Amino acid sequence: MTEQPKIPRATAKRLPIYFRYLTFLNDAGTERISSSELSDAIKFDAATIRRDFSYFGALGKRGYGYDVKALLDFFSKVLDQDSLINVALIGVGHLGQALLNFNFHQSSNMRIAAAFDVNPERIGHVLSGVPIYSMDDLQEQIRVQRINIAILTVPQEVAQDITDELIKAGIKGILNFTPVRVTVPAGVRVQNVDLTNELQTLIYFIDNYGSITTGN
Amino acid sequence: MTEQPKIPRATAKRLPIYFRYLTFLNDAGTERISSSELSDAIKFDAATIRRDFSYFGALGKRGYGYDVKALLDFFSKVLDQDSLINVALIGVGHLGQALLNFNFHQSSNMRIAAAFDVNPERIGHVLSGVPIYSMDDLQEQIRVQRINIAILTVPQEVAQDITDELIKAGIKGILNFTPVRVTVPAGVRVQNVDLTNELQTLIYFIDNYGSITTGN
DNA sequence: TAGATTGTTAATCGATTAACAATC
DNA sequence: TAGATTGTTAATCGATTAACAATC
Repeated sequence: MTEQPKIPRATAKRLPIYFRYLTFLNDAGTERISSSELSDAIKFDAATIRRDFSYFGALGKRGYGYDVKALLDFFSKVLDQDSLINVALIGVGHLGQALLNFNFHQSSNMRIAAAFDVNPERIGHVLSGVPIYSMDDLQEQIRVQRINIAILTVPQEVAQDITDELIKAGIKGILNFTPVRVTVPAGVRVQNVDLTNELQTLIYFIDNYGSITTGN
Repeated sequence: MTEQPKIPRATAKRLPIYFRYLTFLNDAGTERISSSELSDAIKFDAATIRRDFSYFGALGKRGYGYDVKALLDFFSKVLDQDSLINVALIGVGHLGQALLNFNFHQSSNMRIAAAFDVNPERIGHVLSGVPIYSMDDLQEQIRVQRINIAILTVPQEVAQDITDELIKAGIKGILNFTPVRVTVPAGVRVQNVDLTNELQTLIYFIDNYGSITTGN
């Protein structure tokens, strides 16, 4: 629902990182920054950074660099930081509870507005300021609260079934912490966060490559 | 420390996913599988899967597919599943505790063998079977237990300092849950898991692209 | 042999980066 | 003007995928 025609995926993935570091710089009172200084801090090639920015137009000044405040304001708009995005958490186990506590809202425009679980002992309580509903209320709450993003931290056995329910409720994006590669219709986006996988890949790289800094 | 000359990074990242699904198939008693069936389950293109496998040699039979057990055994060796890998957890906050509870060991050859924290109330206790040490014991424990992978779940303010300590202790791989892009010397690999970032990217894609399944 | 599916070639696509003219 | 750094061109690199001959 924002501007610009087509930003490459790789660039889009870096936007939140630019945004966060610019916020940090601005808070610290830094007024200007060059692509090479940015490169040192966030570890992307300076040319990649300039190329990324240039997809949005000419944001810098030659011979000077970028104005931190102006750039921050710009990316703030690109990432729609003015509106608050409500997110649902599905499954309040250990990981779910840690995420409830995570406070996304402090460093972004997102917050977990509702959590769902099947355990009667949890339902009805409020954890880290978030009400925990029964899975039976999923459809209704998601519609009422106009949520279209869900974080999935349920046992893998029920991952696909619950995903189907989420789709039915109108969810458009799922941050999937289960190891199951869930099936979703076109128009729904799944982002997998597979912790076992990350660790295993890390180990494989260390054992088989010289390995340098990288990652995400 | 294993075989094969140079597997592309993209392929290496998929290996744990192949391994896990083959384990699942084998447990279910499935004896053979084709690349297109695999493709349906784990959502990688069938040609990509065949290409990935072929880096390791001719593992399949034309006109038949792949023998599940043989393939599983093979990848088990590639991923060195026979040896147990000890991992350290640095920072036993909410997220750290959730990871302690995560039980990587159940679905892989990894386990958290030691946790570290600065909070005196936590030090000396055992959580989910893992002893919690003082940060003062970091160097010693990591050496004694021959750990070379660390999971970093500390406040971002101390992320770089603690990373430096980890390097000094001989850590070669860091799974970094902090938003800080830590600096490490060549030969050390960092894998960033940035939850705020993942969510923000997901939202950006949903708002700006039609969005299809993807992720990781 | 007929049918199926691999392994691989070749084309395509997307992302990164060196290099430098443009210009503040 | 002299110095610095952008924005962009062009080359390179890496990953994906269609297509099909090889072969079980």
